[in-house]
Amino acid sequence: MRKSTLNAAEMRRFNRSLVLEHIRTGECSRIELAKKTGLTRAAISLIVDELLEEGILLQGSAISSSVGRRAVSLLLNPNAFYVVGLDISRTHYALGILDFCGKCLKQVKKRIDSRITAKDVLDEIKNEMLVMLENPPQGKLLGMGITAPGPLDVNEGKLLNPPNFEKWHGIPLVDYFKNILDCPVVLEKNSGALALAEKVYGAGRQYDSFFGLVVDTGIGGGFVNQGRLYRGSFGFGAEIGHTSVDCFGDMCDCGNNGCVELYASVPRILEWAVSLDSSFNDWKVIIDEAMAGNLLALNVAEREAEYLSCIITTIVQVLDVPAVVIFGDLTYKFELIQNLIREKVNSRILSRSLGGVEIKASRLTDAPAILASGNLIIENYIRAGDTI
Amino acid sequence: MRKSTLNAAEMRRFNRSLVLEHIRTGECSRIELAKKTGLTRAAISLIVDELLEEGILLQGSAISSSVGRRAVSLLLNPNAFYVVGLDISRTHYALGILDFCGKCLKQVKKRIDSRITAKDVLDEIKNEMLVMLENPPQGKLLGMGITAPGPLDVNEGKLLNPPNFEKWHGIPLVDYFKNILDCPVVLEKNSGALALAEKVYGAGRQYDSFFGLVVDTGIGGGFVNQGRLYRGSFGFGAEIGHTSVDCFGDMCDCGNNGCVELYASVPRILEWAVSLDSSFNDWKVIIDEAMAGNLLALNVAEREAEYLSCIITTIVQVLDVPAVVIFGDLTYKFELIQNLIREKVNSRILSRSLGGVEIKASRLTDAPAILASGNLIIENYIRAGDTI
DNA sequence: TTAATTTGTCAATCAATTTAACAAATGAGT
DNA sequence: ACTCATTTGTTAAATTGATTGACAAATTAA
Repeated sequence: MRKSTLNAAEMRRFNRSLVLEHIRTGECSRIELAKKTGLTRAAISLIVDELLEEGILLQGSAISSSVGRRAVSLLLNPNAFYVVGLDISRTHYALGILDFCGKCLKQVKKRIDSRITAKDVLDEIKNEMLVMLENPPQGKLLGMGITAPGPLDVNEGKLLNPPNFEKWHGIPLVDYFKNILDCPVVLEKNSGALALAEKVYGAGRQYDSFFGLVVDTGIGGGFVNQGRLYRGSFGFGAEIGHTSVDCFGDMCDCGNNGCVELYASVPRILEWAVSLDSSFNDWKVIIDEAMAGNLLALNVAEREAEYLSCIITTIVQVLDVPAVVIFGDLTYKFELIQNLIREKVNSRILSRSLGGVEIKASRLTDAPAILASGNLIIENYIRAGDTI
Repeated sequence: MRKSTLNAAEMRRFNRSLVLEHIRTGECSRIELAKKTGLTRAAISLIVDELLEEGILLQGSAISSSVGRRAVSLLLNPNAFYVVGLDISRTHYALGILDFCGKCLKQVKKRIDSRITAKDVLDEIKNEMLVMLENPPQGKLLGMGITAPGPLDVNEGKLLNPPNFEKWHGIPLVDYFKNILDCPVVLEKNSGALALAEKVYGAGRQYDSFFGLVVDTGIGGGFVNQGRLYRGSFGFGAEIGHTSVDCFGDMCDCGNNGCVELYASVPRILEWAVSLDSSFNDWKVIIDEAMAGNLLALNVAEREAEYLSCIITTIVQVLDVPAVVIFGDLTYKFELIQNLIREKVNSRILSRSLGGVEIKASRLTDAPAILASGNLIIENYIRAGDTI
């Protein structure tokens, strides 16, 4: 059952949010907004005036069309707000500040000393953050987004029990930073947040829905469904790394058999590759060799592509997405593995009509982890009307 | 990007739809509606008056609470509308009429002669239908819902290329009946429509989201997400039968390797069962034997449960649903296989916190296929405000 | 019988969009 | 240079639907 009913105020919030969303995907004029949203020019004018008044939008240059008065383009004011983004991984943390347009203004990435406690790491992050905020950028602090490996308790703002991450179990991440900053703080799975950032700033822009597949030490997923991050009933959705590619396969720590993570995560595929050729201890080496014509290396790439095509097929059959975007080490000289995966996937979904599935590499370059975490807050702001 | 913006008319449509939805899930009074929806009593009164005026609602008996004026319960008027439902399977068709509350008023189920053309079958169905409609029930004909095995082109209202269904390929089902009835006609995958009916009338009522798993000659799926049927980008979603339980397994007609349908569909598991004991040619026999202590039969049930638990785990990891509802032959004396599946699934998702997954049997008894197809139209009507 | 309580209705008000007229800006044709 | 059609944007009045707050109706308890 839908949560919220509608009244005039909700209606306004919703339409305002719609306007912001359209402008975020690209400068556009009032008239274009009216056409895209279906609102009248008058209504658009009222909403835009309000947003200009609040300093959230800027008027850009006049766009000349054929004849008639020139349309005035509207764009987000990057200095309207700023956000803090923090990504915590097993080995590092990345901390930074984004402006309202997602531009990274400041950033640090530091190794996490494996011997110190989570509390000490948090205190270190806190100090870094306070230094950054001594000379804050223009605008108001909108909030802080935190990303970490799943599974995590999004509502409580804590990590649950990700493997090899024991020291963080149960640490109240969100509360810790809420107490310091006194602003909204949200926690999200890193792979989900990455996919959402890709939707706004990267290769996902052209798709309404797509699946983001993060392949590195583990295999994670993020499902963008109709422009929004799919979270599932308990915030555990898109956990593709622990789906099986072999019903009776090896036992995984997670309880399942034959998890794809056991075969296709970077460490696991390298483990197998090294057994073929001891120089294959880096994915880049394998790709470079394969491109140079080394058949053994190509063999490794094919095997990796086979596993990934298997789960991508599952994703496509269940979610029916038009595209999958791949993140992580595999995007190195992507064409080779891309073609292998695309061929295998499209062969596996042969009987599905209406064309194949696009396989793309992430196009987030500048500090993707910080962008992904900070963007969570920008997203929440822009979609404030999005409670339906 | 969301399609529709909001104005006063949309707002009303939406709130009206919300009211209908609440009443459909159970009689309730104006005051309860106000509490549940968040609208004011005044707004509820206006909407309810309109619905009473249109004959869509009925006033029921007064509900006595402790003190004060008694609340008047409101319920859907079953005679406000009726719908036609048609399900086409490989061997049979089922045709019927439902009232607005989903009660089946008339029904026929007939074998499809494998030697006649699709056009002839349609003409036969048409004649059956016209006979039924000679003495139509009270109310207005709201539309016709058709269900068939996927994949199908929902927009064009045609079947695409389901295996063993060649004579139906490309037949313009929806247009055929639209021309006869002059009312809305929709086409949907049978497994999806079943899941949606289960949400409204069956075991899915208590869940906001769940997955329906149809196990018979094939394996189909339907994903109810936040009360709505998930369709995916091209209407192919929830196609769980052609996801792999073995990345390098047997080749399936669909193009994939190791599809679960190759191992766990009823014919396939029986094929294997018969090789163990020639009397195991019926799932009921296997279950009866297993319950009587036959270890070989239990072995068969365990193997079936193993395959299903593997794909249910995939479903849970990707979609994060709290429950899976199973349809089809497997629901015979369900407790045995239910317990096996539940144990195996919950063992496979061990590391996921926040409790296990419910495994339920469908509770649709009276003409589920007709209910599922006809309900599509009722659903569309009730959710008419649901364009957001 | 009265008071308290709950449910439901009504009229006035409010908030947001639409409608429709108008103003501003611009290029094309004369 | 001037006019005119065209496009973009603004404004005031009208419209629609929800809210507010008072009131009426119905019921139980005292």
